[in-house]
Amino acid sequence: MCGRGWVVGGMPELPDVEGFRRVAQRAGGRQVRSVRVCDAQVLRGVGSGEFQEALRRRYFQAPWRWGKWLVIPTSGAPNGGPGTPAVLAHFGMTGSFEWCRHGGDVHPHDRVVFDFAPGELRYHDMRKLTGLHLARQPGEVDELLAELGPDAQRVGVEEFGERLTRTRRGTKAALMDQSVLAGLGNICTDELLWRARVHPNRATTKLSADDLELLHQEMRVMLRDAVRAGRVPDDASWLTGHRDEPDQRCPRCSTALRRTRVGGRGTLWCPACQSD
DNA sequence: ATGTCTGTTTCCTA
DNA sequence: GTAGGAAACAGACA
Repeated sequence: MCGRGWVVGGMPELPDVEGFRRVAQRAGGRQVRSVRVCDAQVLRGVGSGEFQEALRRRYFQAPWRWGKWLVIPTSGAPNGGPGTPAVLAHFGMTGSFEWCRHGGDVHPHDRVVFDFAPGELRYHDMRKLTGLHLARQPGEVDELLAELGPDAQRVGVEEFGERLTRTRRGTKAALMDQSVLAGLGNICTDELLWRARVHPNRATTKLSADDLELLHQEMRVMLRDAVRAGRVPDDASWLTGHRDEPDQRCPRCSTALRRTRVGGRGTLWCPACQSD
């Protein structure tokens, strides 16, 4: 489970972060014995010393997720309820949480290790595009998450439609905007647009009420299935399963898929299924 | 060897 | 308001 030479799984989007939440859950109610900072570069807005001191001897509480962010509150007692300081984790493109036994090999990409009596929780990240934040007061958690829209897994159809059409952009750009909706990344968004048969560049203003309802419904189903798998499945029935194939064909109609760029991101879509 | 590509966030300019 | 680009980062690949 640890010390791997490569990163398993897709880019950390909502389903992956939900998986990391379950990993971090193993430290729930456990006391931090020490914090090892192997690479201080992943600490954001806090230095090594303060980070270590603030968390040492605190008890990790149940982690919760908002979009692609994971929040781990701490308290002064095993079941003291959520409190601060809290750790806020973002996983960028290549981050993960791993639970390891003591004494395992430390991988060069293990950046921060939280030591507990039953094992270690490791923040692992090859590229260091994002990292770990420390919320010293309860208000700081809200501050750090203030710009985020509603979580994609919990948002209702009405708010979903309202927020998406509030902006005049291509649908893909709007879905990926974390301040509109929190949790979808490049892979999930392509998958969703394909399932709902919406062209990535269709203006959100041209989405009908039926389109919005379908997008919301497909988003729920996709996230449910992906969360169950702990990642976006690399399955042939999913568009995502064909991302890296040389001859990319639509799993639904076998049309050759098209690859374009939207907002600087590689975008995969079916010219026959997805209408503008 | 050098350049291109990958996807997330933040910041900048048009 | 929106679009586009760049930087941050490390590695795979041609």
